[in-house]
Amino acid sequence: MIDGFKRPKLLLIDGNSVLYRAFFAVPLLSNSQGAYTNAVYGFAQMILNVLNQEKPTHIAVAFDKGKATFRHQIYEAYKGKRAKTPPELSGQFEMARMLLDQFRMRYLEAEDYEADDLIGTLARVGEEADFDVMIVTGDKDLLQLVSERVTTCLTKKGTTDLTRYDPAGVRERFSLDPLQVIDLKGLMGDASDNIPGVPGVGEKTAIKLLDEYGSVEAVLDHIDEISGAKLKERLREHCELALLSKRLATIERDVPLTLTLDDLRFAGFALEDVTAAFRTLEFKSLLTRVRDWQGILQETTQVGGQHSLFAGDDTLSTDAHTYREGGAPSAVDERAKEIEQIREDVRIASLDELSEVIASFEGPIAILADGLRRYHTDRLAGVALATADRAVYVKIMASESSERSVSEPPVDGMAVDRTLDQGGALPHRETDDSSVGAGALALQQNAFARQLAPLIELLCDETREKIVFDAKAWRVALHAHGVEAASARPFAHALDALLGTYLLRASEGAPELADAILYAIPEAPIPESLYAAREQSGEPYQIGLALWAQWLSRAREAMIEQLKSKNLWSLYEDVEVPLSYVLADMEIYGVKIDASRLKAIGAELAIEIEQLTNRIYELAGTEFNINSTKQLGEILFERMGLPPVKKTKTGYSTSADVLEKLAPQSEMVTEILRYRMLTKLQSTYIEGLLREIRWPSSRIHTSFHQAKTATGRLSSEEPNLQNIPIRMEEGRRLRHAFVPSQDGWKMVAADYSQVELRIMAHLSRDEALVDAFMTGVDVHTRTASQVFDVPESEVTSLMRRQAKAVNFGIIYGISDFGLSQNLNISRAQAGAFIEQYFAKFPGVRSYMDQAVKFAKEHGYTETVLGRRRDLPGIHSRNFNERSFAERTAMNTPIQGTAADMIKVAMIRLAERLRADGLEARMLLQVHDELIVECPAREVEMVSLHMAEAMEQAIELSVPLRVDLHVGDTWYDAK
DNA sequence: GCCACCTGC
DNA sequence: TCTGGCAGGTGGC
Repeated sequence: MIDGFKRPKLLLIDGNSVLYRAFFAVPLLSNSQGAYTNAVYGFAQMILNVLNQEKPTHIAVAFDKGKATFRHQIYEAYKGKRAKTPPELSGQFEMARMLLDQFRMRYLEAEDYEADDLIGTLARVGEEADFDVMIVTGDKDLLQLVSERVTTCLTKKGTTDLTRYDPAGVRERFSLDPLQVIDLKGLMGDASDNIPGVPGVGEKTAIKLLDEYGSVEAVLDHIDEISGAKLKERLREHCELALLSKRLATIERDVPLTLTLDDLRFAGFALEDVTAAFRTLEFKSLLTRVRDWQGILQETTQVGGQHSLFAGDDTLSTDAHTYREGGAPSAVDERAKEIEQIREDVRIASLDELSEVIASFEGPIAILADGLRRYHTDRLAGVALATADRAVYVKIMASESSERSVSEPPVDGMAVDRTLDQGGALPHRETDDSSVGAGALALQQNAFARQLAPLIELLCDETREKIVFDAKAWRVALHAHGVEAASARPFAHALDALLGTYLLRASEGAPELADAILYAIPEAPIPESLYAAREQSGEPYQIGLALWAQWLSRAREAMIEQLKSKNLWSLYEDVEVPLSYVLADMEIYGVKIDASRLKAIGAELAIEIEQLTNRIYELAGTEFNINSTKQLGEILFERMGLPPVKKTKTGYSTSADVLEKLAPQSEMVTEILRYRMLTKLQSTYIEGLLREIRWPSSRIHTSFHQAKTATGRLSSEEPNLQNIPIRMEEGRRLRHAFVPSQDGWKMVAADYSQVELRIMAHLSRDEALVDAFMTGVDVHTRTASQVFDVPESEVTSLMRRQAKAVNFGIIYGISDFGLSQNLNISRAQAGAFIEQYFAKFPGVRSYMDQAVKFAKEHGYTETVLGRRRDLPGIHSRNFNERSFAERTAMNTPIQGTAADMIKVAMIRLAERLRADGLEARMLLQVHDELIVECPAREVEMVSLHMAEAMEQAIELSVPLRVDLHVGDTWYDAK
């Protein structure tokens, strides 16, 4: 890769051909249900191999439609002699499609065309868009498509061995140019397809003729020159047949398509989807193989938590089922009845009607997605659309959608793939329903992108007032469905009720849809009918969702008013909404993981864990479950008689701080501490992260929650990439597995230095603290010097460590008890430290007092950017509750302002990276740190941007400092 | 589904 | 009175 640009690779699989080959190559297997699976097995094997070796970025699998094609119109006997599909095979086509669904690969077939023609067309389109194209088939005909950019791989014997043909390969094997393969067939025919050819002309004669003249037409033009009277005669007599045969053998490369290359984007599959499919098919060896790839060390056992494509419905129906089993409480029946009554008010429409449904609405419209609980992978099941007076649910997963061809004109708001901008647009033709079959393409899977076009257009239409709930989920999910919005900021003009409600009530955690509605319209009848609908599956749920959308549409004005009246509008519009775009991009892009590195560390850990386990059993004199705190407590405090330092509600505490106190007395306790550390790494980080890697991209895509924490921070889940170990070297090593996604790229990490203390200095205006930051001394050393009343040069490392704990304690609203626990010193000693601190930093004490006073007066606390957190407990008569609220009043402005600051920095950084046309991509945010990957040549520029965006994010009365680190892995960026 | 525990900032 | 803020994931029960 000279220029660092990786050309996208389009993989085209000839589904019918490969399944046929596999059927005859693999012994006839059947699963325990008696269904034959051998062809699907071979097919799956081939897919795994090709993914592994080729790493395609785009994939399509083409199938024959099994009916008459245009070839039958020109030659009735076409494929006339072909044997019927064996019954043992025919059932496997559907299985193969199901498997492709799980792989999240697009497959397609067309009314009037064979799989060959679809492949021919897509290969041309791919080639024109400067893709590398690879075709997998068992059919030599497809060799005619081979070119500089297109290779054709023929299955050998089995299905796993592929012979790859480039132009030179074709010439070597057949002494022909790829395109002459057609002429070859024109002359010699093809018995299997019942293509006649010229009687008496076989491969050798045909090749000789083509060698000399080049094509069928040229041969016929020069019949007179041909030696051999018999051959001459035959060619004369059958020249029509030769031309017809050539035509039959010619792959059509202009099939009208309604999809774009972008629709074929392959982003990898979810391990659990594919393993579930393999489990159903009982492909045990493939199960092991696909797990090995991902480095899964142990079998995933969470069957109950298994993820379904229809996650929403699935969960709901399971619940409903449990209800019925549990004796069907009559409340549920009554709610069902209630739903029945409101059913008339809601229309359920099919996807075909989407455009017309959208057109029928006027005024502010609410748009709700159904089925996006895990939006990286879930399929959009439907969408609810509503205005104040009307509600419609449009089904998207309806099975009938695949039966009909759909063709929509291109939509302005819809994006065209980057590659298509370069001239690779797919042929496009409007087709009305009466002419279905006249060449329109029926997309089996990614009808979505095209069919959703009216919805995307609506979402991107700046002239339409809208309200949605979690626009980021929409963006990530639409991307996964192969839809990109062309507008840089689609949804920007749509009110995002998730973010709006969060700003209004951050203290209560992530708002649900009902919270958003109820906060704006307290009298909305959510508790009865709408919650009831949610407990049902299928249609009742759809009706419920549509009614929620209706209420949400009515909530729009009120929510905007409330945001404005609380001065939250700017935070909403200038921070949270722009940030949601940045986060969506980060989530979609993901971070590359070196799975083998992770596995290698896991293997080392496994060995030591095994040794530790045995040693612990030996020291305990018995085997027990070390992971069970109950059993461990009994061993330590009863059997071995160690002093129980602390108790929990349920028994002895065995937490690390307790064990650390006991360690000097007992070798076993030391071993247990190490065991705990290593098993934590193994289960949470090695196994947990491996489970989350997507194949074959080898990336992890986390979800950042933007509307969850009480302070305004982000959180990260599935997996959490904000708590990857760093303190202990054993855990820190894991960061070696976080690598740049391209060769020659670097990881750049930038973290704020002492950001919370700087914010405290700003808020308190404490002279000594401000001075410490203005002069750039080490703040913990300065604190130690003050608290312990010694010159800075005489501060010992112990004093600095203790001062650091005091600093953190102050931020969190410390007590002498807490500090004493933390530093393992007496309470009196801790109390003296705190007193001394406040004596030396009096501004800090007065800030703390003022923060509590503000909270008591207003009932909430706020950050520099006006982010609010309600503190109802501030007036509580319960000491604990009140104290907690007071500590929160002191801490939240600090932690929350730090959150505001890095959010602004992220938005600015994203803008600058884009404005400068840099390839650098933001990968992660870890509260006070940003991690970016970029080509080595961009490191300097990116570092400057990061430092500047972060340091200038919010102007404080003390300077902000950012530390920058560059490395080949996250570990090295330290 | 809660608890205890451990990881991060 | 009973003890420092904010998170997410795992395993046991």
